[in-house]
Amino acid sequence: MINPQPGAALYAQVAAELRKDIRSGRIPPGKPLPSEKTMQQQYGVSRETVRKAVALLRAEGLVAVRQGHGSYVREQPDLETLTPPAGSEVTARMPTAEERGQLGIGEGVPVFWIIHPDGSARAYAADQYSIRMP
Amino acid sequence: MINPQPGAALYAQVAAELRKDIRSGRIPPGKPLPSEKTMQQQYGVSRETVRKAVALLRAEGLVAVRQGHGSYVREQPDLETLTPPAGSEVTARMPTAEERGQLGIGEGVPVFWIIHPDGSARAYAADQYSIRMP
DNA sequence: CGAGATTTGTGCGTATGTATT
DNA sequence: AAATACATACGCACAAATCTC
Repeated sequence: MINPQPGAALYAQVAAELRKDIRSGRIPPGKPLPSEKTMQQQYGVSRETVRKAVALLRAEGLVAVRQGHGSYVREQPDLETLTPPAGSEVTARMPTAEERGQLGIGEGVPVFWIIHPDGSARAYAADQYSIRMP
Repeated sequence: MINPQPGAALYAQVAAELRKDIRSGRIPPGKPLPSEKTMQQQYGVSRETVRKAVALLRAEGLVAVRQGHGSYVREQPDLETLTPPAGSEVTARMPTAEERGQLGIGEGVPVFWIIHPDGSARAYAADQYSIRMP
């Protein structure tokens, strides 16, 4: 049960609890969080408050949700290494709606935006690639 | 007014309208979106639906919200250029809750995580820095 | 194959709090 | 002080996806 602390939103406190459970390994990667109904009872809050808490973790890329199934701690796959050509510029941002659809990018996952010296550019999902400096 | 399309959530359709207005320049960087109340009337939806639409744009880093003030199209500041030392590895991810507080990172803004050859690492807000390949 | 149970998604309503002007 | 605008929290109902029997 959550004892509401002044100055912090209820859902933020629930999110903090869940984050703690994830970081400590009590809920390891690939494993589900409790169901929304269970968390409601566990923390003594409404469903919307639970959902907002989970939404925070989703935006952080910490949790992935499948409708009708559950909310799972995201696993970190091995990253493929990129080394863009000299003179390239690399930025990072959240994907556009189109990029998320086309590249199948999950919530809370940014993209690398690699601009080549010739001006061409491409997006790479940051949960699949890393950049190596030559 | 939104004519609900089957297969797409109402709030996603509202978000698409706003995205279009932003990309077309009809609502330029630094300028506010209509207020929630106005959008409710404009699109004929509930306040929660409007808020969910705006939440999408916030998660995309497209819009920044100030309580009691309004929702503004985010401006893109000039980026400072980094060139990590040879052998460094650069990843990108959403900031942790702590990093967001410490570094003053806004919603929908990822961080570069630069791991130096000696193993030390630091986060850089991706709306303030870019990486240049040597 | 279907039926039902479980779980997350969407949409609306209401009330109150907090920040800014 | 008042008005405006966004934030939090609860409630309800139904939809959609998934799983089990």
